[in-house]
Amino acid sequence: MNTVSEALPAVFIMGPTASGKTALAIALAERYRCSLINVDSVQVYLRLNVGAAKPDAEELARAPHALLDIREPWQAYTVGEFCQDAAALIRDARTEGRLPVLVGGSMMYFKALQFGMSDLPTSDPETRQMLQQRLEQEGLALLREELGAVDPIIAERTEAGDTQRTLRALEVWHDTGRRLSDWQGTPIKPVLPLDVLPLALWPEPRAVLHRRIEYRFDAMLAAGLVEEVAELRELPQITPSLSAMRSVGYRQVLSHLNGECTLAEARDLGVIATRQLAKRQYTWLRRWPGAHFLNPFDDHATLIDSAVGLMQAWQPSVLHQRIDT
RNA sequence: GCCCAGAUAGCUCAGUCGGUAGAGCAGAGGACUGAAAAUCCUCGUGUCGGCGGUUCGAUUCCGUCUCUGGGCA
Repeated sequence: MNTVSEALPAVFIMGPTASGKTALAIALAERYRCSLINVDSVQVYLRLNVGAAKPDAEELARAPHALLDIREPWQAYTVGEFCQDAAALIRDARTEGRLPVLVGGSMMYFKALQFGMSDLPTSDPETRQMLQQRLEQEGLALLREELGAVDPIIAERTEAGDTQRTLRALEVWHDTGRRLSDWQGTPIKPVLPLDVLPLALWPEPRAVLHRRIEYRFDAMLAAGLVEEVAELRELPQITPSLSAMRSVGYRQVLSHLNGECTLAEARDLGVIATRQLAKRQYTWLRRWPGAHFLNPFDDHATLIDSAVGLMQAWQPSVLHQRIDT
């Protein structure tokens, strides 16, 4: 048996925010025996509901999603954990005779799952906090100098203004005494061999997506986003530096609740941040190896037919998993 | 109706003591190895409101018109 035949099939449904990924995933789950697995770094958090654009109760009743609500907002969740969790779920799906469908917009998660990552040390919250403090006191330039001395390869690879990667590299050095560039030198392999069908939702024209983003943000506000953030803010464990609180929408509303801007300003900034997120996602998708592009603004039935056609061409056996209704 | 201040990039504005102009934001493209909805890099020609005048040369000075604020009636 060669490695290709051992690879487990998995469908990826990728796409920019507000492009209709959930709708397509549910439509597929209603036609085939699927396991839907969430690939969204914010939807993993409990208490982040309205602003995270999680599938609603009715949608979840039609098609359950795994990896939703698995962490408190103050508990970090990382790519590495995602890969482990997703791998386990993909194996489970296999034993249950279901097709794993990974749906979401966290492109780094998809990348790590399909192509793997080096074996890297996980981050220590204390070290990170210490470095954060040093950043505030000493400034980025000084930390960059330090990184240049400690790990010139990483210093060369990252931009001078990139605080996050600078801190990460120093953190790894501090915690392990080994350079991040050494860690990254280890061979990259996926956590499990996959035969991926990469479906990329590519909304066009983009102006229409921008309009949907705006409507959706207003709908979130109407649905109680401000109240949701206000409740989070009351919790003692919640701080603005949590990645959950820095995510699109939450950050801007939190800023408003802290008196830093009006609600109208927070709304506009939230819409802008969402558009910018979508743009970064388009960039990932455009370059995704072997991606099949589908326009979600096409007729719904046409979209599903296209997706199903691609699935049948890829793994004809999905036909056998059809749910007869 | 009169007076004053504006009219410059999609938006907010700076500037040119007369030699055709530049920031922030937006937008676009890109990067992405355990925070990734994060973090970061690159990209700025626009009848300088219209029409006249002065000038070798006007977006800049002058006149006039239009529009927008504000004030006085």
